[in-house]
Amino acid sequence: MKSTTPAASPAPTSARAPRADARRNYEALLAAAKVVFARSGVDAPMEEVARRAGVGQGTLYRHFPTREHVFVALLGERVDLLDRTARELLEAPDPWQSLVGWLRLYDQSATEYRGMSTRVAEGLADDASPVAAACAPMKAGFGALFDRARDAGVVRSDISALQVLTMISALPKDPERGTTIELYLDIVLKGLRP
Amino acid sequence: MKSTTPAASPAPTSARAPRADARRNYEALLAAAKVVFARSGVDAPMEEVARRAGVGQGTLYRHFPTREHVFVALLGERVDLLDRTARELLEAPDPWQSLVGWLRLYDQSATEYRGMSTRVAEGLADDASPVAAACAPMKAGFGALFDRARDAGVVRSDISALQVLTMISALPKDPERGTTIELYLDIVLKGLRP
DNA sequence: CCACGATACGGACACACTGTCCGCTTCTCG
DNA sequence: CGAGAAGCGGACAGTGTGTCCGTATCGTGG
Repeated sequence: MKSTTPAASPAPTSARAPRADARRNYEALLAAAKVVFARSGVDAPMEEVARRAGVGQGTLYRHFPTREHVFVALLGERVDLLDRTARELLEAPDPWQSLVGWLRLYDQSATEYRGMSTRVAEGLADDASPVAAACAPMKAGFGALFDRARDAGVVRSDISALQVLTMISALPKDPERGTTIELYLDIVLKGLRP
Repeated sequence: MKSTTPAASPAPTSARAPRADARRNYEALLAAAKVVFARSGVDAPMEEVARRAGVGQGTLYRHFPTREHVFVALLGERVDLLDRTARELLEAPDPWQSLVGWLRLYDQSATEYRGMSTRVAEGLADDASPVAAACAPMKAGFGALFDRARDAGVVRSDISALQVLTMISALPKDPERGTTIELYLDIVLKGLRP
């Protein structure tokens, strides 16, 4: 189950440098996916991504075996930002405000592509999903933020950080703007107080 | 857009009595859909429904032009129950407890088939959807219940009944039992207080 | 009771999308 | 430069949806 690599080198990053054209196509696919997913949501036909990138389907599927892999690659950037922000907010004085601030950002990130937050919610629930792996740093970052808030007694203690994320991810989106409706977020936040 | 009926009779129910075999097949399809949707969720292949009902695909699609139509037909029963219950609860003394009781029932209903509540949530947001039409009585029933609670000052007044339903429908489900996780419901309910 | 027109049946079909396979091209390194 | 590895691309098989139309069945009027 480890892929067909001969299992030899325990090398840190890659077995060997990828060929120039391979790297180029990889980048093109990623850029194309960004555009297509942004316009048509994360369920857009893969074939459109390949066409836009100017490569064949075979190429697409070699670089990204499933749609989920594409999604995860795009997710990566967002996760990085969220993780960094979590660290910063950990320094901020008010634990509750930090929590709220992060969640708002999370919310904006999750609406970049239509259908994205649904996928994330599914991924969070399933450890085997590649999405779960991609979200790990973010989960950790938010976990710290959340623990601090809980220790400070500003959120109820019968819910886990992961559950909060799951819940927020599932909130309905405004079909126009794509953002989570502010009111819904408010209600959940209010419900999180002890 | 009214179907191909000649527009003549403003008859109360149907233009003409359906043929015996047609009615029989309709029932068979509905029964089959119940089983299939219960086992495989509302995204199960339509072809399976047809096969289980012992009819051809053509027959299925004539009775139910889209998957959504099947779904709506099954939804009908649930909507009836919820509407009736809403009326009963309107008599109960405590407006808040009535509201909570109804929402719990709503929640259970929405978990009968996997993926059902997501569809309902989508349908509620889109007036053109057949789901919206099917849900109308239920919406009305809950609306009354909700208005009473709001008038009594036990829920915040900046949210509409429809928004509450939308929000509840979107709550994540326990993948094991299929029910909404109690904790999530609690949080939203708490957030609804004024 | 039968024949005929309306009604409904069913499966083949056209279409869309996913993911795989393999003959051919292009890169890279000695 | 020229092998051989690495990568490409599009044809293809598989799955599912919804349509179309020749054929069978119903039910009614003669």
